[in-house]
Amino acid sequence: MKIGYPCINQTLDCSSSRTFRLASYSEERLIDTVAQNLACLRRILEYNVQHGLLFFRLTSDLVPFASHAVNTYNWQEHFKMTFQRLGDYIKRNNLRISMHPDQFVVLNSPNEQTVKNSIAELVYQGTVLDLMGLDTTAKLQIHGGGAYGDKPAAMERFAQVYHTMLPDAVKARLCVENDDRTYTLQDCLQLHQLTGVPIIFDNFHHECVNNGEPMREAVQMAASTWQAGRDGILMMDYSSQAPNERKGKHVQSIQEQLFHDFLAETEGLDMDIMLEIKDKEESALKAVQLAGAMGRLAL
DNA sequence: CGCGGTCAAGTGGCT
DNA sequence: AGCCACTTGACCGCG
Repeated sequence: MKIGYPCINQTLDCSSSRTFRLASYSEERLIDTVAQNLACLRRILEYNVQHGLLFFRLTSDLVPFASHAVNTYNWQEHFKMTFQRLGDYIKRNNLRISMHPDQFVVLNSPNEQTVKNSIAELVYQGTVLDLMGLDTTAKLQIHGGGAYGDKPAAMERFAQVYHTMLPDAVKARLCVENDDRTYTLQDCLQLHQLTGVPIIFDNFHHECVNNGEPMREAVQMAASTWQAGRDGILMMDYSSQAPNERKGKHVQSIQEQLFHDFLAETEGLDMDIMLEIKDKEESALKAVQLAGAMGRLAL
């Protein structure tokens, strides 16, 4: 089991998500920003290794406007060696890596342009992982997309796009996460049936909407969609409800009792856990402590 | 230099 | 009909 957090480190005084407005786009600005982002990413990865945080989500913003028409610069070539060195560091330290294209990536949209943009974004993020030389256990996680009043048809469209439009390099890394209102674990399992994509499990979303599966069974069902060797072990996002807040809001800081309970419930199952909790590495460090004490981090 | 409005992109639920 | 939330900040113009 590896434990980690997404995108941002609040201890370090740098960001790997620096960007700028479209209106101020220039090649010089792009190169400068990417260089700073990758330098910061290196520092974050080193911090993670030093603190036993072996799972990390790379920000979608490493390369600003990477899938936008305005960006015609060959950043892939320009930063080839930098990406490679980052990848070497990741592999040398046995880190697990994911990326999470944001909500604008919708493979089953009825809008053709939206689908095209979505694929371009997936190609960008896949390219980052490819340039790092990471194997296909490094994943791109997306959601099922919209339902548009006819979920079965929307799922068919997802499969159609998957089979006919996605490059193999993206398919090899793609996985689908249950969301908190539209695509339940069951729906995701359907998408798995249709395409073979592994299901990345989100415990908090599952609590928000489900079909009655107890947590342990839900984890096992999702885990069974990960092909050993090709995909690696199950990845999951972990969070819990912010007390006294709107339903679905993530907590500010890990609730250790709840995390303990979750680990107890999944005793004997192996998975890599991404803590989607606002205070980032601070909670992840507590989670590492707790999981270690419960004997879950061994090998 | 700090603040608030706004930023490439989509969808659905809530008010 | 419009706002908010989503893995979310970060930029930029204004005072």
